[in-house]
Amino acid sequence: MMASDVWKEYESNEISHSVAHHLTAIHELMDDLGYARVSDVARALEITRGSASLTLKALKARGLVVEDHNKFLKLSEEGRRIVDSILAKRAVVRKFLNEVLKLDEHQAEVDACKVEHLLSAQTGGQLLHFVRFLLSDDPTARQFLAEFWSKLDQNEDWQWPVQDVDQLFNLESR
Amino acid sequence: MMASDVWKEYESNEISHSVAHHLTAIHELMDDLGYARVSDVARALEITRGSASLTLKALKARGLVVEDHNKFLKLSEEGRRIVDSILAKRAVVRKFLNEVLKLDEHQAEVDACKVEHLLSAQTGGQLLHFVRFLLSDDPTARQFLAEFWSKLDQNEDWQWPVQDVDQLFNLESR
DNA sequence: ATCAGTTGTTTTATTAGCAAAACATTGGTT
DNA sequence: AACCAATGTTTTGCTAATAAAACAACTGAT
Repeated sequence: MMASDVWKEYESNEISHSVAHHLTAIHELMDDLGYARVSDVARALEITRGSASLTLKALKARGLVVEDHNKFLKLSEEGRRIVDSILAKRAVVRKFLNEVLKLDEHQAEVDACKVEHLLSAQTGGQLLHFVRFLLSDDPTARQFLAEFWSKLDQNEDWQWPVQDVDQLFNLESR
Repeated sequence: MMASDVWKEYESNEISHSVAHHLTAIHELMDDLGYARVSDVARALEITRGSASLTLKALKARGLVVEDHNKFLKLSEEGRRIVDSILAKRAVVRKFLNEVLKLDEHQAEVDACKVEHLLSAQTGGQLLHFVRFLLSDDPTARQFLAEFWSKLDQNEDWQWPVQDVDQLFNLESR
């Protein structure tokens, strides 16, 4: 019947979208400004200082963020590991959507951002292999991409959403 | 600086994970049982009847679900369109993860489920084209996949998460 | 007819994530 | 010293999505 166990894993995800962006905000602020305080995170995410304060308090309690003697934030070891994996997934997905599937940069950015914290490490890793090979100078990969893109141009008029899911892969396009 | 406008689009998504699964549950129950009541949805999703009742009330108010004279639920036209697009995205992503990236079925199922309602229609459509061509009997596609998979076997020992995002592709940074 | 089981709703409570507003602290200017 | 701006926290309230429990209504078997 339904895979109830599967769909519930969504909520059981330890890293929410909000948490992912609080953490990456700290990471980028450290790069850009050299420091990250509650207010800087709030500004970066365009939320109130109050909201950021509460969320970051929870992240300190979870050990993902540590606070300086003078209210300066930084990522813990674990927090940094999480940010690394999130940014890697985001980069891979964005690259795939933009440079392979030829979606415009904004769309690729948005979809990658929505998805980055949800993908498993396995998926991230395999996708990285895939995209790397696909965009390498391997002649087979080049030829494959060239053919795919030329077919894409012919399909400019394709219809989505699709009516009949069962026939998604049964036939040729249109 | 930070793309605050981008990350906030996550919450602005009209279809939450919960809503997506309430709707698809109705769809699958209609297929499997021929009908769908509040209790059936609750059972399928393994939540209480009370929770399902409240969520489904909201979906009726939003016009995605309509109720029979005797409490039997079905999808509205718009509800069906949404379910179609969600199921299509889920199928495409699952197929890509499982049959191309060679992730095991459970992992593919879980990741597809997490992501299905978040992908844009463009991404869904382009990914469909891509996977279709990739898994077609086009010789270039066959050869490409064969080479990719053979490389995969050599790479059994790869490390993820990745330490240095900037060198994911040996090239530029973000 | 009664009693048990199923169904649907409502109420109360919880959690995550936000806003808004009040408040306290600090640092620099004058 | 007095003031002002920036910063951080707390409190209150909101929404979505859940659980739990109380309640009402219908169904069916005996």
